[in-house]
Amino acid sequence: MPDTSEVTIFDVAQAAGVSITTVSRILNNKPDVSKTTRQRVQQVIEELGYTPHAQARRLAARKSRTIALLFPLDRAVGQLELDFIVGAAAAAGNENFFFYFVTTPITKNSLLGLYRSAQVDGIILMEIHTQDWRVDLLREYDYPFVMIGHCADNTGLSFVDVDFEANIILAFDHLIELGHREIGFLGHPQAMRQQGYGPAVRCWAGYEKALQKHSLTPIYREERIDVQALFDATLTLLEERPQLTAIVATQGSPIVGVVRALRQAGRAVPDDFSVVGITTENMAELITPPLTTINFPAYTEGVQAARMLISQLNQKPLETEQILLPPELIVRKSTGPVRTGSR
Amino acid sequence: MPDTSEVTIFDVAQAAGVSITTVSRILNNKPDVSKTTRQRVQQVIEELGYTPHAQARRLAARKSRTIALLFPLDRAVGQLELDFIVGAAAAAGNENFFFYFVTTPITKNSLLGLYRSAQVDGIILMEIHTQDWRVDLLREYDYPFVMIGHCADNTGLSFVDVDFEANIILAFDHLIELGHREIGFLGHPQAMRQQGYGPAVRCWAGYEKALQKHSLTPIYREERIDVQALFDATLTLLEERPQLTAIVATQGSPIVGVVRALRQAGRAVPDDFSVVGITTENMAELITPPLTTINFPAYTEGVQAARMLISQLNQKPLETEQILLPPELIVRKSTGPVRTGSR
DNA sequence: TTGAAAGCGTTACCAT
DNA sequence: ATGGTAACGCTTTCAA
Repeated sequence: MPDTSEVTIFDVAQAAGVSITTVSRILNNKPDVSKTTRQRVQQVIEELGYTPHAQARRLAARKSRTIALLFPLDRAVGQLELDFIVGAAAAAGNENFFFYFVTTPITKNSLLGLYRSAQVDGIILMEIHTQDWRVDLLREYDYPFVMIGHCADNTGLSFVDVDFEANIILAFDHLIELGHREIGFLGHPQAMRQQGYGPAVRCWAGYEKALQKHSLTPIYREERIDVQALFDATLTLLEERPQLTAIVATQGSPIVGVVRALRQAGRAVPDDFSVVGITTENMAELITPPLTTINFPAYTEGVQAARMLISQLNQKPLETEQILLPPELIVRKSTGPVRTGSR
Repeated sequence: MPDTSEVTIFDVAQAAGVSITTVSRILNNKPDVSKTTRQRVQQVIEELGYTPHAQARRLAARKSRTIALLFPLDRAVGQLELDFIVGAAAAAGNENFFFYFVTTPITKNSLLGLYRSAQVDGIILMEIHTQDWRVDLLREYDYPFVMIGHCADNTGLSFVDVDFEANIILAFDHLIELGHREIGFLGHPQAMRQQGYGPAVRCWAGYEKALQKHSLTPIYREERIDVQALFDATLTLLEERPQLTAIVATQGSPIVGVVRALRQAGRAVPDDFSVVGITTENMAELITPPLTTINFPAYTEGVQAARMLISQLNQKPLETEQILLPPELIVRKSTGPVRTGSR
């Protein structure tokens, strides 16, 4: 059982016949070290199997080189969330930052504590609300962070977000183009919208604009986000308004409930009925029929968020970056032209 | 902009009129501190908004209180993987451990480096192969780790794993009971099995035992794990052997391809044809029809792995725990009795 | 180009 | 029950 776990910078210095300082310089790729010294030390490092002690380094350098993703566990998590995580983790790894994944519920103190305890240099916040206490708090203390999502007042803040409003409008445009006029809308739960949850608010705003733009009659429901709830809501909608020929839903994978309800009601998708959802690419392909969706590039968002944060951390003059991804509709097999002479 | 980021243990000690040592004792819940002192210091901590410096703590205590999940990004990730992560992260948080999520590809050096650099106290390994160099390496160096999965020789090692072999047998038992005799098997890619990837090896072993147990004729394919590949494989299987009435597939969500192919081939599930897969509960419910599955309790596995690791870290006498979860078949809507007089 | 020494903010050990 | 002080392993500043 080899034992290399105890090798310190001191051992390296001694073995190479140089000072600790010199070794440190080499470790940190600093200039002002002769080529020969550098080589010799590097060889010793190799031979001894030396790895710098991360904690000591961070303590001395006063930088944690760590970012955290605050991940609220209060809702069902799916492909979408996974993609955020993996994207952010991958980007952090690329920049040689550590990625700390936090799922425990946060409070004002635990949030500040992450910075104060020098656990992290910066944070990625998600599930942003129009008014968000976490944002207010971090802004007040001037701690670095970026958001996946955005709030009402974003001055001086960096974020990456999907343009939900434009996306919903795009979805309606698509259906209108296919000849649909009777289009149902399944939004987020009303409570979420009232609490200011970003996607809920902006999807709803998009819906209202689409109604106006195309002079449509409003037909909607705001339901719980799960398969069963959407199944029931769809049947209700069809009952209330049998002439419906299409539905736009803001939920992710639970949209399966909509498809299932339509099948039960004898409406074939996409021949009799069209459906548009919001999901990641992976998920859309798993649904039968493959779903026409507003694309949710969660992986990309995760990557961008991490990159923005790290670049903010690296340079003093904090440039704010605000990325609102352009709407993107991917037409698959769940939408088609309205049936002429349909009921 | 309040500034509390610079408060150290020294400030607390001074403000409370005690020594640093005493404050440290209180911070770490050690005995031998008078009740009054403790209260007073605690109040000062509160007032000053003091949070101990994590890096300094870890350096001095020679413990990182951090575990890492090594997450290979080489394959498509889905609900299954997410559940591992979230489960492990939640469990770590509960035990007040930090959870470090690593997606960068690892090498011998980077793996050892995680320990040497005191970045982590222990590691959770997944995607275990029968012969796994990571396991051999960590065993040789005697570094703490646990596996999600297990290998050929597990003496002295801790793991949690699904009993794939028993599960596959259980799936066949279920179908046999329903009267099926012509059952196709869609296994992992042959290459994976040959490389010793655990689930591939043991699913195959289960298949062979099931064949023998029920004296069945082998009908199988070992395909790439994606929707399209399984779609094609299913059609091929049906062509080769039209009398098939059921399929057992070892893949997760891509099993959607099987269902889709059956629909195209005019075989109604579960009336004409039965399908059993291996997925998490969430995923099974999203498929139409809801899939009868071998349950994959990924969240639980993640939780258990983290708990095992942490308890191993906390107590010196390393007790090994080896958990092979009992097989569990959840019957949903994709299996039914064989049609009498079916082709 | 190199090195000595002073931190970084804790914990642990040994006194008292 | 409390305090002084030496680590912990590194980075940084200043001097040579």
